Amino acid sequence: MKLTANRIAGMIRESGHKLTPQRYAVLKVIAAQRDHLSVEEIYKKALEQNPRIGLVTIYRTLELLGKLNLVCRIHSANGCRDYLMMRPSEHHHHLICSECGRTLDFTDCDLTSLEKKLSSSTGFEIEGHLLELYGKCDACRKPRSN
Amino acid sequence: MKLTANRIAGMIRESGHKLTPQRYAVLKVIAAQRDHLSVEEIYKKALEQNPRIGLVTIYRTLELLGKLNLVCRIHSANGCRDYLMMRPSEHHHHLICSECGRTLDFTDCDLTSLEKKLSSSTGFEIEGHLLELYGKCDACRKPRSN
DNA sequence: CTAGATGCAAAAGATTTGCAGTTTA
DNA sequence: TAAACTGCAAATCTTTTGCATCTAG
Repeated sequence: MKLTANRIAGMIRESGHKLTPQRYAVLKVIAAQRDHLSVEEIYKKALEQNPRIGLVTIYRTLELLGKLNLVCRIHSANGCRDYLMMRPSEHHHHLICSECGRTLDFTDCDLTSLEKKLSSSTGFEIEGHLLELYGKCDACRKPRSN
Repeated sequence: MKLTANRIAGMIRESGHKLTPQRYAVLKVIAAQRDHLSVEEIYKKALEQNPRIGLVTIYRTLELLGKLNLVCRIHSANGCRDYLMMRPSEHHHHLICSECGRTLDFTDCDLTSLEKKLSSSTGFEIEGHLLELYGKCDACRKPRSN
């Protein structure tokens, strides 16, 4: 299921927080975007929606959305400081196009046999994992005609 | 195989770079440490080895070691800004204790069936992945007697 | 009406850069 | 000796904080 700005707005209210025009602007930006965005990019797009929004509010809104598990960071070899995107479900991973940055989610990861093997060889009790795959997406694989 | 400071020193020379006392101090610090370190921690420990080293040199040395694939960042839910550690082989992953921060490497990951499945369902041509596991290490699982 | 949100400006960190002096190979 | 390296100070960037004001519910 796709999370729309309105749906998220409802979740914010339910969680006991206020829905301000600034927050709604940020929601619209993130919900409209399939791919990841940096804080700065979110700020610029939110400004178009609402010229009276400050960068600080972007940070605070992202922090709130993070707590509500509605947003998350994207990790990659290049960096991990500022990219974020909507999270459609609790446990999921990313498939990131190294060419254009397009990002898909997937939830379907079975690491139990690997985890079991490592657990017995190292004595670790494994609790979770972070998995991100890189590659070229459909569109970027096809040669362009320019 | 464990990378010693001397071995790394040789690799730096081979790559056409100079081996300065400052660089050697950083190497000793990182090679001596099993676990990850922040830039600041590396700086403090390197200062003990060589009081005439600057923080800037730490950054520059880490950049060089990164290019030579001798050092890499550790990603985790908490953050990924500054942790680094020696990389014993080209392709590997981390197993991180969420309690004490101890980090183990492992190379043994078979994601081919997952990758094949995703590849056909999304059209991505998958090139690589980032995988980090979290858990409690052996020592931290045992109750302490304090 | 009031707890929670906002914007601004300033503070706090993290990382990079310019540059003159130093050092390794 | 020359190219590479270093430290310092200053510049940049990113993120956080203090505070007076505003507003959603």
